[in-house]
Amino acid sequence: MPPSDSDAIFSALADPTRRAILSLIGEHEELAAGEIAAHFDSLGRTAVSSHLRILRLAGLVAERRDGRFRHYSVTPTPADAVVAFLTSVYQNSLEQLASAVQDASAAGEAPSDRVEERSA
Amino acid sequence: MPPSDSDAIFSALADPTRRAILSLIGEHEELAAGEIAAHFDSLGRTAVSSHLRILRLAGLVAERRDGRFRHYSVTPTPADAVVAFLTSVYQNSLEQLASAVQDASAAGEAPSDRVEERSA
DNA sequence: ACGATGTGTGCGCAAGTATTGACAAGCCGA
DNA sequence: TCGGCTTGTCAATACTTGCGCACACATCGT
Repeated sequence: MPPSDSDAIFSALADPTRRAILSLIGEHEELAAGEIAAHFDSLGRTAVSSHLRILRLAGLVAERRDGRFRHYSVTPTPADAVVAFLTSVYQNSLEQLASAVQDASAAGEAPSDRVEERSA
Repeated sequence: MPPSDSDAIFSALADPTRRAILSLIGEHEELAAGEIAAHFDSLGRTAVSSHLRILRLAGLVAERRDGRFRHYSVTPTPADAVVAFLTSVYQNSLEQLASAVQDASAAGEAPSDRVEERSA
């Protein structure tokens, strides 16, 4: 089992760029580091690489080496710590969380572009 | 209704102390700032107040003034942005997330990962 | 007035981020 | 095979941000 430490996960998710990277990878099966960096004009390869390292150490993404490429994908069972924390805090309103998840699931594929615009 | 900005929420959750404060408040209906500070021996009132301010600005806690006390409570509908992000990233494995939430809900308490509560 | 409760401010320190330059590893054409 | 090119990371450096503390201030109750 990967680390999946709550602290590492929440710290990794704290950065908007990393959340954007995670969403971007989630839209595809796999993505090479260069392809990810291509989506961020204002970011160099070095910065993206550093972010990917943090996401990998947090257990949020997996790395597959293929020649000189490194393909990254989202780890399938990642949010355990997040769910555990939310559970401990919002036990009373957990039904809302479950229904929200189901609604989102029923809605099909949410366009991941609008991750950040959840209330401006 | 309040801010509920994803960036503010994730930034607020990034700090272990703030997560501990949030869990602590979640265990009770309401808690005064002093009572919260009392649970963290290695933290001054100023630090706790600062954390509470961040949590409040993120829309994670609500403040009720009663005389010279300020009682804090967990905001009931907070995790919208968190859920939105998780759904956008883990759409493929949404069933796992939903089942994890339901399992945690059925368990009644947070079993898997102990939310850090010491003050180190 | 006095003490108690909380917060705002300024400072010092630590941690994180992006950049530049350089390096290791791998693919491909001549 | 060799040299050039691509991919990605490492190292060192400035810059920014965030945390905790000490002090002071505002507010409220007795």
